[in-house]
Amino acid sequence: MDTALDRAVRVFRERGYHATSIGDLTAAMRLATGSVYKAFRDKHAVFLAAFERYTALRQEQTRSAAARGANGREQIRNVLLSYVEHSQGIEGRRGCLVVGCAVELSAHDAMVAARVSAQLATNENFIADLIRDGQADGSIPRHVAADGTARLMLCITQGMRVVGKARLPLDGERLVAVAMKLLA
Amino acid sequence: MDTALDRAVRVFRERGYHATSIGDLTAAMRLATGSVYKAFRDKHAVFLAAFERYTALRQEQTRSAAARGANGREQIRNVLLSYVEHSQGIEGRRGCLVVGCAVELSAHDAMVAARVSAQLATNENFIADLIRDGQADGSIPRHVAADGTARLMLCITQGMRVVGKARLPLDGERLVAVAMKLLA
DNA sequence: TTTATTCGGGAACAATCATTCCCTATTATG
DNA sequence: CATAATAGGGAATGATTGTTCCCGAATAAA
Repeated sequence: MDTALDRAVRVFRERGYHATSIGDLTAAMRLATGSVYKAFRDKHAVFLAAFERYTALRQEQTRSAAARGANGREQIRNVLLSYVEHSQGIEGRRGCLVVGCAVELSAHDAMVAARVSAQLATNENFIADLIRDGQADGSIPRHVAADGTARLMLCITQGMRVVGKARLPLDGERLVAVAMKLLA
Repeated sequence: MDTALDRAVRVFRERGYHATSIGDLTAAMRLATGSVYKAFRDKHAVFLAAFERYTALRQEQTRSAAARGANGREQIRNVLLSYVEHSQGIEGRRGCLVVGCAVELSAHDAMVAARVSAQLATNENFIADLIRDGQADGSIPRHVAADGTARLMLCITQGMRVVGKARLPLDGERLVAVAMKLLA
């Protein structure tokens, strides 16, 4: 079932919610219509499950990227680089479910909207904590405003996903080098 | 007809392409089904016209915001502030058609994809030019990398629209103050 | 072995969609 | 004045949508 859900995630990322029909879903998940409706109440429930699976996976990827850094500054650098990676190429063209939800569903679907803003808040807090960690370990100056900088970095990461989905090359090293000036 | 198109823009911004039915469109544009199909070949053509109208309007708004600045640095500051304004509140919740297209259509609609990336490139070039202007007038240091910084600022602006659509408050002054460190 | 029970599959259904067709005013043309 | 042409309106249409219902096979229980 989890592997079927992974395939659902992929379809929703590529096509969005409304453009994905039950037919697309059953084809991708390799299940018959009846089987899908036996496992989930309706299309919306499939989507919610896919969304949760996607955010869990992404969160783990981001955190493990951060963990590869020796101090706060390097950890943030790794997080940004990881976002660039995931926003480019095939993975980037597939897109981000969080961004997709924010844009396509957030306005008319309260349940999804709540999860999206919760996820964004989590991401922002994670970055803010890394900044404070960096200030504690001396790799980031004290005068950097953790909250404001974290919010701007949230915009940067979400923006990368939009730009990447539009197929513009991101040039990771250069982009991240510029962004790191925010920690000076 | 232009006022009808303005109303179409609004619906597409709020609901996206696929979630907007011809019924929604005719109701918003205050035209009957037949009239819409007499003016446009199909739904896709309505959308393309709406998209073009939207980008023209936004471009003008952004450029006039820039024009209110006395030098390159202030012009960029005004552009960023203008983006924050438009990404917040009612206008922010309505969303950006360019971001919406990039996320919802870009993958499966070559015509839209081309226009989206052209528009993003235009925005990026505009910022890059402002940076170079600032370097010429002395308000921005020479060592700032115009292209890399412009691309990052493109990510920032598009990211603001995503975050704003998700209803997170942006706190413009603070956010822009942090972003201006990129021009130090 | 026989009988329940579960599980996946797919036809059938009503609703909604984008689109076409035709009708009726209104304006322009002769 | 008569008539051609245009523009707008809305019912009809066929395709597609999400959802439900029921069937058959496989497994568990008796």
